[in-house]
Amino acid sequence: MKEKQIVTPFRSDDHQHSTCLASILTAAEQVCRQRGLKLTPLRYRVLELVWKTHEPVKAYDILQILQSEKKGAVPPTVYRALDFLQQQGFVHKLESMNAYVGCGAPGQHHTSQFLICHQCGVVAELDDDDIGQLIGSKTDALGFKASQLTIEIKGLCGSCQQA
Amino acid sequence: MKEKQIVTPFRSDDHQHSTCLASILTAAEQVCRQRGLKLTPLRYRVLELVWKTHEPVKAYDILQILQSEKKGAVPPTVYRALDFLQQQGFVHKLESMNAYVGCGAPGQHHTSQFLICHQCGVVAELDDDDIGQLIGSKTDALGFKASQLTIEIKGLCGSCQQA
DNA sequence: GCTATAATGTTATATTATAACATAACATTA
DNA sequence: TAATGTTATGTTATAATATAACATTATAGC
Repeated sequence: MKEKQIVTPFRSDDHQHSTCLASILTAAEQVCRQRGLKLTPLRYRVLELVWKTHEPVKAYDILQILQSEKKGAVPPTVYRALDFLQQQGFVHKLESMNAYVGCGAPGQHHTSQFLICHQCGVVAELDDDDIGQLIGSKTDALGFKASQLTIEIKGLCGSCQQA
Repeated sequence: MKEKQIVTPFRSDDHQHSTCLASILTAAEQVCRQRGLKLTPLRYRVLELVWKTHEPVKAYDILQILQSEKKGAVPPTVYRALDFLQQQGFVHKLESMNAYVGCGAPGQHHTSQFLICHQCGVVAELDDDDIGQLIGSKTDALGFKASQLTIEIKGLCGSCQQA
């Protein structure tokens, strides 16, 4: 059984984001139910905000929105929610940008490689076994026991090359 | 002509760091001479400090040392020197740690993969063509034109697994 | 209801990084 | 060698990112 290699693709022109978002949120709710965890209104709202687009979102941008919606939001409010969402595999942090993106396979354990278009800002997420395995074999050969991978690739997506 | 795949290895027990450091500094001086750039005392000192060990160094740790050596150092002092050193390929930034490591092939153009031991903190730098090419072929297949790679792998180095 | 735990609220501060403008050092050449 | 342009550094201030520590509230299980 082969895993799907593209977790979150670059979107086609006819991408229906409301549908996309709805199915992600439903999936996250389901995972939480299964795990006996609480996807509280706050966590749910932060997940929605991260998934507002397919572009990375900054913690303080989320904070600003939360503050505009309801008094009392402060940095820990956001970072705790993000921590929870990351732990459950609902969002990923892009280390090279200090920003967060939604995960296209919420809750499923996988490694990720991110393609980040520096023109339009859109992020695609891969879970490519070949890359994972090659890195595994290379690190093994050096006697290194890898436990956490950060792979972030910046460049130009297809649409932006044409434009 | 095959490139050397291991730019900076995990050190053996008999690693002579003063020799290692000296040859790196000499190489950097040479590269600057060739390029008509100035490896000023400040830049040289920052490069030395980054290379004090094979572990990542924080900008503000460098700042503290500079301040203890001579009044007047402030954040821009350090960040400008680091920017120069990065541009010339003398140091790399580890995005996942907000920290800096010396480059084992100063000034030579290459892509890097970093292995970071979370036990001892030591960083090894690879320039593995296979990894680079695999990622290239994968991104090409998606119509993505990659221009900048961030590959940082955390885990346990050989020595730390034995201990 | 009581209690343990998890979640959120609250205040303060730590850490990382840059903007913007001023001065100094240095090289080129008029 | 004085004038000029350029690069590097000094200086002040602040922006951006993130966490510590402790208080309170909500919730679930008993």
